[in-house]
Amino acid sequence: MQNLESIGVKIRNLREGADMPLRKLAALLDVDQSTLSKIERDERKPNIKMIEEVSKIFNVDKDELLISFYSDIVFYEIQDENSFSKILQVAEAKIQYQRTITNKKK
Amino acid sequence: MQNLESIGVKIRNLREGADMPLRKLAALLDVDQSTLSKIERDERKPNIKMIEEVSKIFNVDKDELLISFYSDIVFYEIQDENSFSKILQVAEAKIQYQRTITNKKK
DNA sequence: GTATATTTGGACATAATTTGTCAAGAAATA
DNA sequence: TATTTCTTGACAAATTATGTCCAAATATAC
Repeated sequence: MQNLESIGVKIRNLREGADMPLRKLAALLDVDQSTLSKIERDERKPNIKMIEEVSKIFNVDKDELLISFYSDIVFYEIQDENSFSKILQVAEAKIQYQRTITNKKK
Repeated sequence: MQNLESIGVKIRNLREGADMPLRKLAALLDVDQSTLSKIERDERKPNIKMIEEVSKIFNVDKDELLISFYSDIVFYEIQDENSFSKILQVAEAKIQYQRTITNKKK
């Protein structure tokens, strides 16, 4: 089964699971605690560097976090579109097609 | 079979199919011709209003254009990610899940 | 070839969005 | 109640998007 948590909720869960105060994780990630608070409540996005740090600090798979991160972005981009399913299908085909092109080139 | 053209290429094809100069379509869409030129070559994105106008002018399905438009956006967002397929799958599940929530609420 | 029409490119200003910071207030805990 | 933790909103700075102009490049017509 899939994990549908947002990247923010994931980070909060990891942090609370380790009994770490927000303030401390913010320091480790080198951001203001208000920024981290907003990230955990999905008011802001983390950046890739933060995600890498989080994966190291809590020793979790970076890819899993990245999937959560990027799927959030896609989610916000097209959540209100009726044809969301078709959009994703076409997007995937476009990426796959591009890869066939760029592989041929080298 | 799917249509993998970018929204820009789609617009250009429609315009050329109608033998209409870029300058004229730009006027109809109320944008600078250099802006339309960039849109047709995928250097910029059109906005939704332009897409609606294009669908009216050339009498094509608006949804088809919107799918092209949004899949471009998703494409650029995640084209370099190895787990792109998984990302899209999770994004779709998130949208579907959200819809079950919001339907229950009313 | 020259002239004309069409398209492209780049510089620039303005607007919108994102990102980072701070400090005070609210909530939770001791 | 006192202390720690978290949230909120306001603000400035940085980044990105958008719109405009005009000259250069390209294509087409004469």
